[in-house]
Amino acid sequence: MGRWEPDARGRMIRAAMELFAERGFEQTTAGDIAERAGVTERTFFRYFADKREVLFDGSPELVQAAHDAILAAPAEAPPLEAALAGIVAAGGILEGRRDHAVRRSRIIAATPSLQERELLKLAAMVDTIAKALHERGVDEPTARLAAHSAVTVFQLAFERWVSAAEPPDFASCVAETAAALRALR
Amino acid sequence: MGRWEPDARGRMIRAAMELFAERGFEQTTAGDIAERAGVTERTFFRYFADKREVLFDGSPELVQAAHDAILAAPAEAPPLEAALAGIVAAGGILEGRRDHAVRRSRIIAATPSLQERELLKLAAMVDTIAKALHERGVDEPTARLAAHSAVTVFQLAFERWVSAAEPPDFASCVAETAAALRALR
DNA sequence: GCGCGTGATGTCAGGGACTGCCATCACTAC
DNA sequence: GTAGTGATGGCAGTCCCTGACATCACGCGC
Repeated sequence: MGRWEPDARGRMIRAAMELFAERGFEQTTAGDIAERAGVTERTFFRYFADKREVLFDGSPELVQAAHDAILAAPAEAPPLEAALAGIVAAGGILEGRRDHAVRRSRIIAATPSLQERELLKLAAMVDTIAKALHERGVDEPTARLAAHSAVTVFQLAFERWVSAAEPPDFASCVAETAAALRALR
Repeated sequence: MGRWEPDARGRMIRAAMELFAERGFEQTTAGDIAERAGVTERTFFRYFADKREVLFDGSPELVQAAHDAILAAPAEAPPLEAALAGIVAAGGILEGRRDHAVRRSRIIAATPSLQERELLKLAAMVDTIAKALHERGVDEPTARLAAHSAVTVFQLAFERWVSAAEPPDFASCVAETAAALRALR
C-alpha cells in the first residue's frame, strides 16, 4: 500500500508538538503544522478530527490496555483493585516514552482548550473502566464509582511520575497514590 | 444604569437553551441565538467568551459556595467530610431550579463539545476545593485527592438527583453516593 | 431643558477552524 | 499498459471569534 512519503501521521504529530512547544497552541495554525509536515491543511484534517486531536493519538490504546487488564485481573479482586490494575497497565504504555509524555503534558498544561480535550479522554477512560468492571459482575453504581476513583489515581500518579526528578516507575506512583486514597477519611 | 431592553444576558441564555433543545448545539449558530435574544452576534460574544459558555453562567457561584462551605466546616472535620460539605452547599444552589438543571444536562449530554466544557468547570471546582482544604491545613496531596473524590461524588450524586422520578433532595443523593464511596475497597 | 461623558450596542472587516466536492496523483492488480 | 483504488491537493464556503470604530441611550451637571 504505497503513498508519497511514509508516515504522514507521525510527521504531523511531531510537527505539531514542535510548533506548540515553540510558539504555543493558539499561535500555531493548522496550516503551519501541515506545512512543516509537508502536506496540505486539508490532509491534516483528514487525519485528525480537529487541531487538538493531533496531541491525543495514542489515547484509544491506553484505554484499551486498561480495559484488557481489568478483564484479566483475578476474579476475586475487588472492584477498585481491578480498576487499578487497569491503570497500571495503561501507565505501562507510557513507561517507555516518558520524555514525550513530559513534553506533551507541558503543552497541555499551558492551554485550557487542550485541557478540555484531555479531560474528555479521561472521561472516556472512566466509561470504559466502568464497563469493564460491570462485565466482571460489579453492579453499575459501584463500577462507576471505582472507575472514577481509579482515573483520579491515574491523574495524580501521572503528575507525580512526570514531575519527579528521578523518574520512578509508574506502578509505584500508582501504588502510593492509591494508598493515600484508601487512607482518606 | 440603563440600557435598551433589560437583562440581555438572561435573554441570550434562555434563547440558547431553547435553540439547543430544539435543533441541537451544532445546528445553532451564535447568530441564531443573538437574533432570538434581540441582539447582535457581536454582543453575544461580548457577554460570553464562546458559544458554549452561555450554558455555564452560574458556574462560578457554585464553586464559590463550595469554597465557602468548606472553610465554614467544623475544624475537626476530616478532609473528605469537609469537601463533601462543600459539595452539598454547591448542590443547594441547584435545589431550587431542578427543572432548568435537567434540561441543561440533557443538552450537555447530547454534545461532546459541551461535555468538554463541563469537565473543565468540574476541574476548576476540584482546584478550588483542594485550595480550600489546603487553607484548612490539609497537606496538598491529600487535599487534591479529597477534592477529586468530592467532585466525583458531586457528578454521580447529580446524575442520581436528575434522573430520579421522585425528586429527592440533593444532600441525600450526596450522602448515599459518599457512603458507597467509603464502602469501596 | 441641554450639552457631555460613559458604557452598551451595532457595523464592518478579517483570520482561522473545519467541511464538502471534485480533480489529480501514486501505486497495484490484471 | 491500462483500469481501479486510495491518498492527496485545490477550492469554495460556513461558522467561530476578534479588533477597530461608529453610534446610541442614559445619567449628570448646569
